Amino acid sequence: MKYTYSFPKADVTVDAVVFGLGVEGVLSLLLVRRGRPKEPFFDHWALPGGFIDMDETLEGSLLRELREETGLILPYMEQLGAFGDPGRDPRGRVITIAYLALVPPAAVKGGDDAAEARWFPLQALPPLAFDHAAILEAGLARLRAGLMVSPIARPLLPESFSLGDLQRVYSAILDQPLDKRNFRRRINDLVEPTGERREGKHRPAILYRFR
Amino acid sequence: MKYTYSFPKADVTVDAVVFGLGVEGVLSLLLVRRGRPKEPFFDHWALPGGFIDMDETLEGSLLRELREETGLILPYMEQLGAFGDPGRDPRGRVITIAYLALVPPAAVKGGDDAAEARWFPLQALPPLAFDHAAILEAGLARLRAGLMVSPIARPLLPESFSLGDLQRVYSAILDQPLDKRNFRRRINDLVEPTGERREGKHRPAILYRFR
DNA sequence: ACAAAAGTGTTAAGGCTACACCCATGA
DNA sequence: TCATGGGTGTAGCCTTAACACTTTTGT
Repeated sequence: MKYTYSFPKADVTVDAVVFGLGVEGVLSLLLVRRGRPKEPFFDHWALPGGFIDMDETLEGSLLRELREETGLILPYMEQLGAFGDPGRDPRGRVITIAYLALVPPAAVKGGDDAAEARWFPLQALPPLAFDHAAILEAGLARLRAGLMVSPIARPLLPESFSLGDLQRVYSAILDQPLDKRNFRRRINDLVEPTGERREGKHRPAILYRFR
Repeated sequence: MKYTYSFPKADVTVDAVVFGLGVEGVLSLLLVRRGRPKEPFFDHWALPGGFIDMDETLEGSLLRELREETGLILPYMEQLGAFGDPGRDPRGRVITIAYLALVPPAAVKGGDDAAEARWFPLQALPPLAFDHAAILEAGLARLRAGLMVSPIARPLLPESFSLGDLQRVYSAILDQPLDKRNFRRRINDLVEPTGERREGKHRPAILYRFR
């Protein structure tokens, strides 16, 4: 089947900045290796994503692409915006709609088997293909901006967690130390106790969930 | 010239929520009338915009479309995001990248001659084509969110203005009354006096500009 | 008993809101 | 002198940031 138009058309893709918490709670980014020798950035790492289908929503396209490329199901996504400079893709005009997506720890553990998709700690990223570094910046900024004002971290965390866990996550994402007492006051409105406690080596922690 | 692809491609457009201040400082939206009888929403009003060219940035496309459709030059624009639900355009898959744009009062006065482009007070809008009402909402929300924290209103206003002028503008945009003294304190960091005063019927007002 | 993480209060400073009166000018 | 919009200060409240010690548990 051929499709013929009287004007050239741009390609439209969706790409996602997918964050997850890996071992030790390090903030990690999901990347896919570009495996087609003839294509630009062969063997480089890139944000997962791909071309949209004609009858899908943008979000639907992203869900499908991530399932195909990485096996992941995205429980949360929000649009970051469109990146469309001519020249951002050497193959021609490709406009991408970028998303921020967050997945729970279980998804990060499971995703490690595919050789084409890997989690990288944010502090140890390989060079990224295309303008994906700029998209990543936008995603990280969005995540940081939402942390203290909305329960955006919910999809990153397990169902229940201690406030110590939560502070470590926030601290890692913001890349700065946080005062324990002030932190607990600030996120107080975002969480509620589950009634459970976590037994461990030391004093048991009260467990919380996002409201 | 024909362009043939092995997959169907979406069209990409840019659209702008263009705000300006009309007579009496009413917040107004620039709309264009859809004039092609065979096209959807014929005779309806729509956000200005159009198809991108292959070698332009998205912002460049928007500037060109607005020049062509309305004669306006946009001194300020920021991206709102992509709107791409299948079905948002009856003709087929059309993904639009929406922008918020702001123009100075002089542009609002001048733009009134073209029958195809008109300024409408925000309180008296006609029904909008496509999903443009949703895009408008996003634009208005963005403008409101920026008012108190950034000098985003700068491109809406003339070079210099009194604090009374400014308060009326803010009050119109936020659609709520503002306390005079608190308002002046809050925007104090965003403006600086020009050294001029405006003579008028009453006590002359000190004139300010955005920093 | 000790090591390790959990949990908790207070103070000072700055920002926000509500509120009412005097000022400068032209007519 | 009056009408009109321009201009100003303060008190109460809330939020934020800085800061150190006690508690609970397992070993």
